[in-house]
Amino acid sequence: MFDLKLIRENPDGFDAGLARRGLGPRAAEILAFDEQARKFTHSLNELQARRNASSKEIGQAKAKGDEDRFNALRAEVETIKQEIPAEEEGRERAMSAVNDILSGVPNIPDDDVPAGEDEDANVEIRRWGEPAKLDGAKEHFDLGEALGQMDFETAVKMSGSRFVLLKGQLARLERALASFMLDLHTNEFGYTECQPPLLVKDETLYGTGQLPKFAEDQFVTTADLTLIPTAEVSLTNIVREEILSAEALPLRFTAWTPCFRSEAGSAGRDTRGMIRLHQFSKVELVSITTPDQSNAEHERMTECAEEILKRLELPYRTMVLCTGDMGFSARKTYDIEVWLPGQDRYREISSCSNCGDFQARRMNTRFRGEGEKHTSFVNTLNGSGLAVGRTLVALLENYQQPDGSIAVPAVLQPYMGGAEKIEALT
RNA sequence: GGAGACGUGGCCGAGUGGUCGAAGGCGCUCCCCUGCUAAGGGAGUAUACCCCAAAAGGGUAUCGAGGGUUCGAAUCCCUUCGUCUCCGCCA
Repeated sequence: MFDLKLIRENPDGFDAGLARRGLGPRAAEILAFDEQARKFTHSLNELQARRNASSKEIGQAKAKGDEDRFNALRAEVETIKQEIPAEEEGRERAMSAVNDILSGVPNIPDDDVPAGEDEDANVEIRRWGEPAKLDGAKEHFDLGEALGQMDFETAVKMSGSRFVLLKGQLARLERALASFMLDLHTNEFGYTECQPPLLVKDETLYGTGQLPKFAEDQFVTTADLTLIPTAEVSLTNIVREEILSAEALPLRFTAWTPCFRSEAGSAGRDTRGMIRLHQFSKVELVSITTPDQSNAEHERMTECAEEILKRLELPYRTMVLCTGDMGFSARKTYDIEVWLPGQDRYREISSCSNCGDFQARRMNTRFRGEGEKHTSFVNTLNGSGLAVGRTLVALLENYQQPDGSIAVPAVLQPYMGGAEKIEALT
């Protein structure tokens, strides 16, 4: 969502920003409706002022027992009242026209975001670890199925495609990874652990930008509540409609939750294995900051996510997404891609975005500096720290042994009951 | 799920049709007084939008939300959301 004042002041700048997203200009159209709305608001305010003034006089006239004056004023108010609905409707129409356009417009990219159409234009900014070139490296689903602990068939039986049933040590590995991640983020990086609702209202999804544009990507229940596609939704909306004090910022929240995505439009992509599921678990990071802190917080958050991979000794590279590959609400996004020997390529395992005040405007989340009279919108950031399912995939592929077992990285062993490797069920 | 009560400013709380954006208290800010401390006095203290070059000033809306009645609604009616109490059920 955008500041209408800024669009008024600099319509060309707004359109230029849209152009970087590959979108056509909208400023002229928006401002035309905006001007209409303002005109209606103005005349409506004047009518209401006259009505209010006369109504007050009516009270006084009645108190004095001045019947003629009383009746004259009543007639006057009556005519004013007849004019009001038309103004209200006009304003409503114009305002919702502005809103309809604005709520479907994505965030404007930061100046330093590289231009480009798709993921091929993303720019690598750093790389950590040595990508393993294993002879005969297997993909995670072959490894998991051979271990007898990653069961797609049974999942299909009960839920259909894009689900998985983990069992035994792989089920535990999922839990171990999540615990490890949460411990790091809470103990070392100052995030507050949360257990948020997984079902949310439409307004909540609107706040973070999933609605109105991406309704098809969500699983909606019969109770009109929607399963969260990411804990970003719940964690960011913690501050919805709040006015925070600047001293309280930054706020940092983390949560391990299941995420539900319909994956509409990705038919045929990553159909095998655990890469793209309707349900997966993720440890999410969310920060609420002042505008001047948000860029630094973005770097920090990305490093928090990277630190997980370092400690698990999984090679990765960090990319800046180009203008064409960024999500709807993001102003700038870093993707962290982990090395998968089985696929012989890097795959996204985390996405860290600075949304600026885009979501804050939708949520109406503001802060007030000390001694300040006026409020400003906060900035919001979110990142995966990390996608747990994909981390499990990376672990299997990078730690696979010739005998089909999986070595357990040292930092994870305490979370695995001391196990040093994962072996087939006997 | 059944019965009842309630939702007012940062907090508490008054207000049952007009002069109420809202008494009073607490908290907070500023000033004054007081030889520390304690106490006391005064002023200020919601959000958004609009008018105004700006300030001053003014206007509109908001008393959970939405709608209605009325010349006029925090106050009456309807719907809805939420909270509390009792009962039932339940992890």
